Amino acid sequence: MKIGELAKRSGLSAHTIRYYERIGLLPHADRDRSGQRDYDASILTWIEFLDRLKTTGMPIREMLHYAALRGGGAGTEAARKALLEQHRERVRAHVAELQACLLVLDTKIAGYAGSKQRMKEYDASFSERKPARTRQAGAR
Amino acid sequence: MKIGELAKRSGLSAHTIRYYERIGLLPHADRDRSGQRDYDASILTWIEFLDRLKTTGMPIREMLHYAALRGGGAGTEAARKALLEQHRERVRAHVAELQACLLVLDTKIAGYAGSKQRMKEYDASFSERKPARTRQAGAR
DNA sequence: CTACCGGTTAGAGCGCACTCTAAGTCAAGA
DNA sequence: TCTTGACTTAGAGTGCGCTCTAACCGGTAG
Repeated sequence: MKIGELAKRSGLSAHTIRYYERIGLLPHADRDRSGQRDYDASILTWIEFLDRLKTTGMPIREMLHYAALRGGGAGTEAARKALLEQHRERVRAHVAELQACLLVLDTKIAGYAGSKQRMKEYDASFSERKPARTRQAGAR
Repeated sequence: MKIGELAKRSGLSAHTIRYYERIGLLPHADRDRSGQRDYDASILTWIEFLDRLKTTGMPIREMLHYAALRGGGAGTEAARKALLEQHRERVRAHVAELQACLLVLDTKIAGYAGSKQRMKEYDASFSERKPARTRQAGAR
């Protein structure tokens, strides 16, 4: 498979594939007799995994570290596992943070949705019902 | 409140606060008679909200758009709501993506845990010999 | 008065992750 | 043979979001 084909299949640009090879994120590709890169389909699995790491916010530096360990053979498996576990915790924390932000967004959006009605219904229902806590202040 | 104090309270640097003001993300601050910025505590609410947008991956361009709408008064509420709803969907999609990646990470990590186990078993089968590392050379 | 601290500005610089350019090589089809 | 198009390289450029520098100003403690 030549680089254009790999680009199509992987979703990376040929430029990016060469860049990744240059920095060590992808192994040096084999060349055909005219000097062009010739890829085995198995590279796609690795690129896919890199994509996952990228999606989850791992910086390239750290992917490089992982790639280096991977190139270092079976003796590096504990370190690779530790690296991924650390990353997993960061991702989990980030997901939790995003979910907290989603709640805030929901509240904010609900505030906008209610802003038309609020003058009439919300204030009215508020005074009819029990005088609850004074929440829902903002929503500019 | 002067800029240093606001920096401490908001978690932004004074440089960043000035930068945000320059690009329009923060309103032009009032000045005291010696020309220094003097903030009202209410700015913290806005900065906090900006932080949520940033955390959830909204680019500054879009925050600027929201800030501009906000400055445009009550007539812009529908647009602000639409913007936040669109953003919320993107964040939800991103969370889903991250969770899918977490599953992949879990699998990968479990794989390493399993290989460690296999190695233990393998070593055990050669327990008569000294557990020497029989790795091959090369690959770096 | 002097030192020092924290503020002011315009604008330069940085780190990241690409993204593209220029100039050239190579193989196949009209 | 000529043209087309995909490939090659080193290296320059881009967009984002800060981050810092240089040179200066003003208020306060010793």
